[in-house]
Amino acid sequence: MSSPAVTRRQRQHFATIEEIKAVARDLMAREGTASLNLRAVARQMGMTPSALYRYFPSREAILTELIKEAYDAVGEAVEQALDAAPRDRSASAMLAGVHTFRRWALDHPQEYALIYGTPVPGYEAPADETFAPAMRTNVALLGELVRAISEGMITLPDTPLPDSLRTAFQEVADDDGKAAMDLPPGVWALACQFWVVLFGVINAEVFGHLPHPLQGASAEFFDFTMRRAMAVMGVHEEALAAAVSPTS
Amino acid sequence: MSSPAVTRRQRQHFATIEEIKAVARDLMAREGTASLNLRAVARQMGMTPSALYRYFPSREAILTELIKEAYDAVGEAVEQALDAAPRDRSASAMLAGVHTFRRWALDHPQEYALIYGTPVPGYEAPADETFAPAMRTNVALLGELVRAISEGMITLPDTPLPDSLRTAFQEVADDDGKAAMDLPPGVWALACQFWVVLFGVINAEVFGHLPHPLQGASAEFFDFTMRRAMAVMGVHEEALAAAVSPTS
DNA sequence: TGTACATCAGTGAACGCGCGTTCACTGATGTAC
DNA sequence: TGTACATCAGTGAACGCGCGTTCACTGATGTAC
Repeated sequence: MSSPAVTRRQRQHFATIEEIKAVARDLMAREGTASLNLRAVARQMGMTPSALYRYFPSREAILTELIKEAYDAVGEAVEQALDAAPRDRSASAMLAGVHTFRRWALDHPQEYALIYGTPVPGYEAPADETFAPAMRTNVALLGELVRAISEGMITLPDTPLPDSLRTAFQEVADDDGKAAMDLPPGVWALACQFWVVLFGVINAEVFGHLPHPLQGASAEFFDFTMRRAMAVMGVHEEALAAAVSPTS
Repeated sequence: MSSPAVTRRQRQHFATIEEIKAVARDLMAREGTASLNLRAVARQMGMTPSALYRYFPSREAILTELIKEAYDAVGEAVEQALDAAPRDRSASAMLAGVHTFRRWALDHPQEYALIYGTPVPGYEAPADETFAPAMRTNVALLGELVRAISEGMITLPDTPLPDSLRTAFQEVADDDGKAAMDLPPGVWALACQFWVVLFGVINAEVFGHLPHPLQGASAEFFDFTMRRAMAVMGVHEEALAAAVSPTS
């Protein structure tokens, strides 16, 4: 057992795995489709298709890995944006987070489609594997929301939740005990609505469902819409006025 | 020329075309995929695949037709909902419209994916053919928005549009001269934001991106979210309070 | 009312293609003594 | 330091499958005189 924890062979093996995923991502981007073609990947790598089976048991396994990594990539980008942003009493950090989300989606439309678009036909991602990475972005943004609340930047709206919704959000809150952020249902309601708007603008833009003239000013439209969404959530005007929108 | 405008043969031909589309829709729904398999359609109809070419020149032609009809189906459903709703000084009609939109999406997830989801790989719908039907739902909802404004149910928010956005929306308004509804940029901004929220909630629900516990109360969440979105648009509280949500 | 012809619906076989996956194999890379 | 063996990477051929589309064809349905 004097051999190093990771042998040269293992390192090469690992490197090839990474290359396979990179090539797969690249092909998806170049072909403009969120599907995965094993033979094309092998071709691109100068390999026989069968050689891929040294590294993955099946096509599905590669897909699953790509999905996990896509979630992780957005998640990390958003986390970094939040970390780099000033954690002051403004909405700057939140804006930085969502703008980064948007940028990633526009820069990686196929990967975005893979995780947030129409489900890939004939394939269901194993929930136990993809759940955690899928939550990463949400957790990051939620964290900033919590900070904003605790800093007093937000006045929760007093419109009462309908009963059925309140219990549903209560359940969401309970489910989330594991994620260790103990939020009241009202906050969850806000978070979900904010999420839905975010999701809506980005989907509309990535999938081309915005009016054409808007596409020249889509960053501004996004910023404008997110600021309005925050205002609805009860973010104070000063916090919004003081917030700097990232220029990207 | 004493033959009737439409002969029996032509009627049968037309009926078969309709059957092909119906079977294609049915298969999409049953297979749970927004793609189209010619051989499967032929199989289902008890025909040879080649026979389909008597009715359509290619697979793409069928897809295009399905897309147009899907747009038309939602459009018509929304129009009817608006027509059936009371055109009073409440948001009832608008709520009826968007609830109908949601219902249609949930009832026809594959058709919804076909027109509003990730674009089908390797296929681009011919814009000149699909544009008009694609606008139908938007035009219907926009009409109700215009009515609401003219009835004084809405106070347009006074937050100024950033310059770049204003010119972009001005362009949208100009483009729209053909559609014969002459709206100021500010209204277009509202409409787009409303659309984006609508789009976001429905996408999230259809594609399964809402927290699980919410799925039991998703109609309420939808209603709640749309009402909030309307409030942001400046719809008066009385109009919202007086509005009856459809029970579906 | 009957016959000759044109039109159309649908068949069946085939083409060419590309896919994911398997399997027995050849060499190269590493390991043990 | 050298030899014998095990492990692994990658090959090449093949399997079975299904797809969209073509083409020459057979019958049935309609039309003209």
